Amino acid sequence: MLIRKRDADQTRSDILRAAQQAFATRGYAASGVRDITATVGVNPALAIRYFGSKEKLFEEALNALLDVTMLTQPDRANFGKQLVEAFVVDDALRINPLEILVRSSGDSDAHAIAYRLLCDRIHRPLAEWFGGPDGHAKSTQMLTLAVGFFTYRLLYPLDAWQGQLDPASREWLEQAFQSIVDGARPAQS
Amino acid sequence: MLIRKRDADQTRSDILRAAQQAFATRGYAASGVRDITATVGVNPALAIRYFGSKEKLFEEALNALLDVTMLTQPDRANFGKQLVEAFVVDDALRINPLEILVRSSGDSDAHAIAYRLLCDRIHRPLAEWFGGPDGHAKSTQMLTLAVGFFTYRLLYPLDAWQGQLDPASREWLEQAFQSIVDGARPAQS
DNA sequence: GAGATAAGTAAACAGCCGTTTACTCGCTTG
DNA sequence: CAAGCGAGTAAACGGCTGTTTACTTATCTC
Repeated sequence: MLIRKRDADQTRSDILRAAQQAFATRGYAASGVRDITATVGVNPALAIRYFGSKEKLFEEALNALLDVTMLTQPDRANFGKQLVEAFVVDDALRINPLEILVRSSGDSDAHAIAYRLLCDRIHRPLAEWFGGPDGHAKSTQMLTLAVGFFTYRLLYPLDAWQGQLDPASREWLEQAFQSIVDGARPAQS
Repeated sequence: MLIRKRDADQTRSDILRAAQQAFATRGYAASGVRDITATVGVNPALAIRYFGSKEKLFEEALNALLDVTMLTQPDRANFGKQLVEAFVVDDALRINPLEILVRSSGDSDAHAIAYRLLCDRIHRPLAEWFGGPDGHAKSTQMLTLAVGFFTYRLLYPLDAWQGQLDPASREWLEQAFQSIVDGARPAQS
């Protein structure tokens, strides 16, 4: 085991990072405080001291990963293409907050926290970014598709969404995203 | 407490039903054997005796709810419309297997079981129903949209998907489903 | 009605969990 | 160099979990 220099700030952020990783891969219920602190090489009591409780640790870990600009940075003309590109290509590198959301939805306390955070940090800002009377509906469609894509990909990783997206599925996904921002309605009213 | 007549078959199926309800509303990890058997008014040891273990109970409970004909019974011309109708209108009545899937994805054992069952009982039959070289991709798109819809609706129940679907979102969802079965490709190749 | 079969129970098991308490000891400041 | 603050630790607490063992008791058959 590596000798850790005594540095509270560093240790705190190490625990936070380890918690994000654990919550994303195993969910809230299956990630023990002992597991999380063990990967940092530190005593479980420290996590409680720094964050107050496992729940508070969860909230801070998730909150730090939520950023609506991830969804709003593409320009609207090539919205779908850029979004899929960003999700598929870049996504392997960073920890995805949606993984935490989905994998932690079994625990009611964790779910309540996640619900509040996603509404405040993602859903409402996204609805405002879309704007107009149907901004709220568009935001819901957008998140439905994103949640579906990520959930399905992480729950069933051997599938077509994984790795090299096959071109047909990729086009379908791009078009589905694009149709939301374009506000396209089918002819049949 | 009601007096239960001694009837092993009835008790077994009562436990199974209670387990489905519990797994769907609270997920695998948060549903204790004690909780499940308590709602039936029966001893926890009975569940183990009848099903072998909590994992086997989970597998049987989920398996009994999976039925690909739920997705394949609409005729292909009005596929999207009928599917959304079936999901939105009928769905409040029965226990939805996708709720179990999503809420149980935190536990690795439960996830492994769910993964195998969904592949065998839903994904592969659906791919065969679509047929052709891109049946597999269509099945993936289909399940992505369904998983996204249900996941988002059950994780964020105050939203537009809930109750009376607003017309714009409903049309968007119908069209998205329909475009899969039609095999529509965007003009841009 | 007596005995056998099996449905159901009570209680304990070992092993986890988040959290608390009391403690050690490294580093910084005088 | 000594004092003290605080980073970090060890160990235990109470409570929960799935499962097992030994037991009771209702029901059915002869």
